[in-house]
Amino acid sequence: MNKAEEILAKYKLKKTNFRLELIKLFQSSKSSFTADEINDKIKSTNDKVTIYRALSAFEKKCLIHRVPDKSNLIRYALCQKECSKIHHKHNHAHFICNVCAQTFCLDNIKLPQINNTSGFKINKTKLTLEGSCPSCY
Amino acid sequence: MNKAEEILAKYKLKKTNFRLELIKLFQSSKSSFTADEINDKIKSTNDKVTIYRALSAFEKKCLIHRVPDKSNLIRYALCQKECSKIHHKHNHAHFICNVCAQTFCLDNIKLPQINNTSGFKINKTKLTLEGSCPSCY
DNA sequence: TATAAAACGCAACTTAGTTGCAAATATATA
DNA sequence: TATATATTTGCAACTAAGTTGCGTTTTATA
Repeated sequence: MNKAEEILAKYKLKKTNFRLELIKLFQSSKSSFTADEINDKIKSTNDKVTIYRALSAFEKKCLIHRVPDKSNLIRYALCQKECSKIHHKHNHAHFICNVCAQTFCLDNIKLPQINNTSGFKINKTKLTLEGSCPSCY
Repeated sequence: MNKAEEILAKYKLKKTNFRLELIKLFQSSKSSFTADEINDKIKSTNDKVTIYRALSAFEKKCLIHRVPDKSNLIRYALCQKECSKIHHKHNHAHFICNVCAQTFCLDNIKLPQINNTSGFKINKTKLTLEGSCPSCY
């Protein structure tokens, strides 16, 4: 059932109002959030440092992952269940909407398989699509 | 032959020592540069504003294009000739070296063709590979 | 050589994100 | 339930990248 409280307990993160709200915020949305957007939506803290540190903690536990952002901001989305406590495992593409500047995970689009080329050793592949999202179509 | 002076003339940019050096720097390298890296390599200016403004001007003329950066800095590489004065036309992938933090254009890797999916209208596709570059292999 | 437009250089500013530290709070243990 | 310990918070101060305004200098053009 993955309630916010269970998640915090599972990852040995202390239960605070702000972190509960933060998890619920991520769970409520199919898109993603910057620190600033979180600050606008969550009222249980007004300190950006608290937000940045919670995001770092969640990222370290593989609860959220960084996604690309139109303006090069740090932006996070919820991880899928296949992400373990230890390793992020993502093989999906991301979509940046050039109208609303939101970023979405496209779980159904598989990444292309690129072979190591001309002396470049490839460890990771990132595919980012841009255009307009369903709301802005 | 595309000498630096001819390029500036062609794009109606005035010939200054700094801009000549800047074009030559880009031409000399297969990788890419941030404002800070340019500041380290070019001695004809010490003012970062000059650097940022030259980069913006070059980008506007489709002389250089932004490439992804490991640390989300603004980073530029030289355009290919198919970029017109008006439109950037890039269909190549980029490679970020996780050792030296450089970004390279991989002109020989074609982008995958992704169809519009579930309400997302795709206008642009970006493929970024990560790993180690030939020098850091 | 005069003129207009472009580029430069300086200072000041903005914005995102980070660090240090002391106080507060949550959880585990006695 | 009381207490100890580790985590989280909040404040202040800072850093680093990039931007804006403006007056001066330089370049290209006529």
